[in-house]
Amino acid sequence: MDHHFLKHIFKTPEFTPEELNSIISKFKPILFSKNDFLLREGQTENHYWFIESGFVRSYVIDTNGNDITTHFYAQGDIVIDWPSFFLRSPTRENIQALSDCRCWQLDFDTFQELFHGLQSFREQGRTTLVSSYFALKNQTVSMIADQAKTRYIQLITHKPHIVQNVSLKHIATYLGITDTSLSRIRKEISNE
Amino acid sequence: MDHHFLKHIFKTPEFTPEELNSIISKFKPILFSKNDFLLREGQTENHYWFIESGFVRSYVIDTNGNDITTHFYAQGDIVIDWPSFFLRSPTRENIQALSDCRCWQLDFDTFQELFHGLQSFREQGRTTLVSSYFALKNQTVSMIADQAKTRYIQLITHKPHIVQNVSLKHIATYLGITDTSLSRIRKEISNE
DNA sequence: AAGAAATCTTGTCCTATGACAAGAAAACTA
DNA sequence: TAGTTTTCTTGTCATAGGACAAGATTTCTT
Repeated sequence: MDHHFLKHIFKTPEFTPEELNSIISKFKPILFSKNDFLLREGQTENHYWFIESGFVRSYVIDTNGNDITTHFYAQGDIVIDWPSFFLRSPTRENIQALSDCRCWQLDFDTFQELFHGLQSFREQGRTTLVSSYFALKNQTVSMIADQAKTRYIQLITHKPHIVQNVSLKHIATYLGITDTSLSRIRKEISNE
Repeated sequence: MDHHFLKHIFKTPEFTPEELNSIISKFKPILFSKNDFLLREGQTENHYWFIESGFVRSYVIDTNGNDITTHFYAQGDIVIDWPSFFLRSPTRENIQALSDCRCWQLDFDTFQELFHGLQSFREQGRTTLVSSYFALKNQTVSMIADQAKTRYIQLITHKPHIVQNVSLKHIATYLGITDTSLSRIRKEISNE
């Protein structure tokens, strides 16, 4: 287990070698094929995953029936619907593999064991959730304060691997615009 | 302590009477006057509060220097900047009393004690954070999917006390529009 | 490789909302 | 209570981005 992928996620010195082994042994490897659903609207999420390779997208269907991308996930990211997983409630989100993926899976009961049993695991879990909250807040403020072009440039800058691997229409809904507008923004940028 | 306000926040059966007393005794009452800052940009938040009475607003200053309301808080709400409090990092937010307020305050170290010491407190804390995340996610999706008018109607419907107690310009930035536009939306609605 | 399907670009026209400015109304303040 | 400041409304004009439709391009299928 020396070069286990999860050692990039759970690191010393926050975790002792014993804690590390105990945590990592609880995760199950799992493969998803392109277009597989990790979660579908109406289900209650009973697992979460860390991505070792591949790309994943989550989206909701809005009141007008439009598909709106809420998040992209790539290597090292945690794939989880926080509210569904922790409030044990049906989700509004769909989570789908955009490519073949190799993931590591943990179920709710095992999570609870680790969370209540290990202070270090608890602290890391809290930190991960709070970081997601922070990112979401920034996204919301950017949606209010910035123009679509600015948001797109920030996405290219901070997550180039997403822009390179995901279709234009999904990126567009993530940015809160239509595919048509994003296409025009791209053109504008390439003309600069 | 029989009619203590915090008993509306921490309730049986999730908490035993002993846990309740132990938790509640850790909170300190504190008063804020209108316009007082609970937190200012650049500071690291070392407390959080539950509001017994009054109204509070949080806002950020965006890249163009505009004041953007990120949240309104009223009776029973928890006032906290999650990332600053848990990541122990300087905040981007300003949190200011919109009226005189009576609050109950807990500091970070005491929080940690309770969090790691009491499973029930831990579960409730996690639930509160996840619920905030959920609300923020809905707000973000609404910002993409819905027109400003729809967002305003939802705010009136779900939080009438906010609309009745907060100035138009703050509500406008919260909805992601200008005060001018919100004034027109109001007129439109009253003409229906 | 040929056809079908999905994706991306481009054109035309339209609408929600912004920018700015000037009053009106309400809320402070001395 | 008069004066000042802040808040809210309304008008005019401008613009980012949407709606719809037609091609062009790329990607899947068989």
